[in-house]
Amino acid sequence: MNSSLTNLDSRENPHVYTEDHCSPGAPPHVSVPAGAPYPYQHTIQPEMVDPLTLRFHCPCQSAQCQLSYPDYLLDPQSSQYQLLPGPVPAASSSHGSLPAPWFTNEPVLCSMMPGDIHNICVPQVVCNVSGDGQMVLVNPSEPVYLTLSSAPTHREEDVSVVRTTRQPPHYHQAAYTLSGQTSNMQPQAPPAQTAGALCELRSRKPCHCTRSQCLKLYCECFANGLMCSNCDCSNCHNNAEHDTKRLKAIKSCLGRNPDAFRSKIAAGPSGEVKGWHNKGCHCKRSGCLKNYCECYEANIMCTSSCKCVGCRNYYFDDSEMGPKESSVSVEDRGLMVVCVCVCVFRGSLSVITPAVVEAVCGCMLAQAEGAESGALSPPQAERMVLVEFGHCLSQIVKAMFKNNSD
DNA sequence: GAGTTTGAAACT
DNA sequence: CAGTTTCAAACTC
Repeated sequence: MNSSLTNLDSRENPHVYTEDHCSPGAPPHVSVPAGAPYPYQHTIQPEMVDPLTLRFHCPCQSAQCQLSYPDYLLDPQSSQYQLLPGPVPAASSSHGSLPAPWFTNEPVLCSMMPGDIHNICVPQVVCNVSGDGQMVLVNPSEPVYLTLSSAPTHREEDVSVVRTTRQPPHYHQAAYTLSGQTSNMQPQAPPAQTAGALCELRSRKPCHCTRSQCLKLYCECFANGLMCSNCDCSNCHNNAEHDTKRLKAIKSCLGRNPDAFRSKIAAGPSGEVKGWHNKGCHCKRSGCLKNYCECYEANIMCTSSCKCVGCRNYYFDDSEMGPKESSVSVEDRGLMVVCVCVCVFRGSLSVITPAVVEAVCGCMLAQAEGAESGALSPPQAERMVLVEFGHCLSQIVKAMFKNNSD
């Protein structure tokens, strides 16, 4: 597989901005270690970046630099995973279900070594802060400092992780895509101390599968896009010795659900892991207050996407933070609005009454508080509130029609 | 550590 | 798409 880190030289890749102005004589607010060799690296924090333009203000106080991604992005259109030069699409992606990683914080497969199957990487943003190949890769949630050699073609050995941080494993899943050729669905496993090793740090909780051969999504290793390693599983086929079968299983999962290996948790602000569950949970008996619940386990609130019964995993009034002793589910809150609406309507009053407004506002406020306590970014908080508002409105409209038909 | 409960995934 | 079965993690004792 043609998948080495290539084309990182700005002369070859015009999308990687070269900042020759990042000189040792940096402005005072830029922290440069004493004696640091030129060129030095600096970190572009997520909040410095305009998500719409993908531009950021360089700490050097000079002209803005264009953000670029490292070259190991997936091309779902391609018959194989391959490295893509150039910038990543902005807020929306034209690549089918593959969103712009910057906005989703979802991991993107990094393709570095052929023939290895099991590593994933989080998307990163690259800013070439020097003219000769020194780069800083920035992930919205966790800056990762990589040093790339300046050779026109970078082998994976050229990438060394200087420092990184770690997130809980639940939020890291592979981004396999169904690419037409099963044999090419190959996440990569660079050796230790590479960007791949960074990925290897994630999700290493051993599984205990006995019947699935670790080739179904029941297996957390498999679901996270990892091969089993030091697990307590039996009859495991989620390993290099069973490549063919494993790839077939991956393809099968993707056939059932193209997003099977994508994170189910939408990211919070600046790549934080808190957010909301994309599909929502379906809990019936746990009240969404045990780790059986995927939302609770991910430390996020249930939302209107959930179809849980007796949910207690939400914030309901401003006097309490945390799950409240109540049997009212998230879904039921919408119904409460309907009840108020219908009652008011049948009372020959206007549909939009103070009571209805109050109920709707209460629902929206609950979402806003949840977003706030979940430290979501303003756009995400806004989205949550708007979704709730839309839900309330639809319920009101339904109630109006129902009332009219009665 | 064995048995039970739970809910997602897989299957029909 | 809904209902059922399978599965492995979470939980209880």
